[in-house]
Amino acid sequence: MSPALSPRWKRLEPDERREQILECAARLFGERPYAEVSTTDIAKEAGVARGLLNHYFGQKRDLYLKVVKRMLLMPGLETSVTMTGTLRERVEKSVEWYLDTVATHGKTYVAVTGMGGIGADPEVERIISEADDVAAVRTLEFLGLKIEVGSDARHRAMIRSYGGLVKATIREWIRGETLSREDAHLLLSEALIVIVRDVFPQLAQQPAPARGEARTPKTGPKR
Amino acid sequence: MSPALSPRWKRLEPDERREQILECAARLFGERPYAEVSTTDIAKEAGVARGLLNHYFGQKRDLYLKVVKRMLLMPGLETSVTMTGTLRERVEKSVEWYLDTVATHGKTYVAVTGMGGIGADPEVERIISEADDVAAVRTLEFLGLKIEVGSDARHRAMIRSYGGLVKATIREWIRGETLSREDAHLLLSEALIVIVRDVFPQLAQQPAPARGEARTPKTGPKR
DNA sequence: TAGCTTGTTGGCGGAGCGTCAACAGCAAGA
DNA sequence: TCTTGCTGTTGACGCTCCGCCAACAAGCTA
Repeated sequence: MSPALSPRWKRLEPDERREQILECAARLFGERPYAEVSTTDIAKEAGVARGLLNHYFGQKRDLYLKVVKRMLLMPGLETSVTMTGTLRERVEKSVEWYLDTVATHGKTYVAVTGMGGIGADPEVERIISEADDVAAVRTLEFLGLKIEVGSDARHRAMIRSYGGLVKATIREWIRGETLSREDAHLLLSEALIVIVRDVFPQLAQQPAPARGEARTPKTGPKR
Repeated sequence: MSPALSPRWKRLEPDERREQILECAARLFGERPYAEVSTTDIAKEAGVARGLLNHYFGQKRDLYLKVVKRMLLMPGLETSVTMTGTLRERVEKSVEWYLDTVATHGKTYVAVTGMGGIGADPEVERIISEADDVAAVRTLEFLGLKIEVGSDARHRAMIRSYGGLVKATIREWIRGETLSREDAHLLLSEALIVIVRDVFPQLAQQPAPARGEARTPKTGPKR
């Protein structure tokens, strides 16, 4: 009689459903702080039972991790672009690209990279830190710097620190609107130039001490 | 007989009790993320009933706010110190002072200023942002800069952005241990110098546009 | 010692989250 | 078309955490 009596819910492929939930979660996490987005909200937004979130992502924290990962997985710098020109030209091009990329992601980027996240969760920090590191390596590559491997770790740490400047500046630009894009571009370019040109050479001079103790390993490894 | 049968709990002055609870809370918030510190933990740490936290601080969030405020209320820069010498000397002295101050607070500072906090809570952000602003103004004063009021807001925004670099660098130093104190000092000094010396003059040249629209206000303010 | 002020306790009710057994969409076989 | 089975999906149960509040008791005062 009644032709099939439309089903109460639609059955999707796992990947489809996962993707759909991820999108809804990303949107909500971009609008409100982590703690103020309940799994009920996300489930409702996706038109799905709350338990399904756990089925696909485990804990709420894991779902948030996926959102962060996706947000930080930006299209890579076009390293194929001819990276010629002066240091300043390369730096400004790099900054230009980054500002463009961030502008498209908008508030969600700010929310995820800033304090808008979950809090000092070790896993979240690891993810973001890794992403920062990838960005750092990309930046170094993009600038065409050949660094000897010995001090590479410190250079990367420097660039990660620079990432802090980048994020703070972008926050001032996107949210606070206290800086214009030109201001941000100027600040970030000058800072990056001085780091690469002035700080790195000085770093290279130092004997790259391994920091802390762990010198004189004669007494045994266990301390 | 038994001399007074010691009471089950001691009655304190409100200020004392408040202070005691604040200390315990600060310690725990420094050790674990916000979400993983339950009010029960704090109450237990302070040897007090959980309900008392609400009595003195209202919500858990408000207690955290108090902790953040206390943490950011650092002893001011000794502006009385003779601020003579070259720009580089003043900058290096400023950075020196800041690194010293942070070193004493250690992990709690990192936890509070970094992503170790509550998340994108508007109130927390406002507090931290205000503290950043105070730090920015102090820094400008300390550097002995006389800025015309017109572009003052932008300069402060720049210094707040610089604060992002400071925090990230300190994180690399304190937690990651990927940078030595000398590395941090070098990076922060050079960056601050280039901002004050190269970025600010360029900023001052621009006509300080009020940003965004709100130009040609003839069509009406409501848009 | 009796009384009063108020710092403090402990339990109630609600909200959010993880788990899990049962349900149902839907495709393949008879 | 009916049946069967796989598995995507649901909904409720139990736990933990938090804000609230009436009752309790520490300790000063007369």
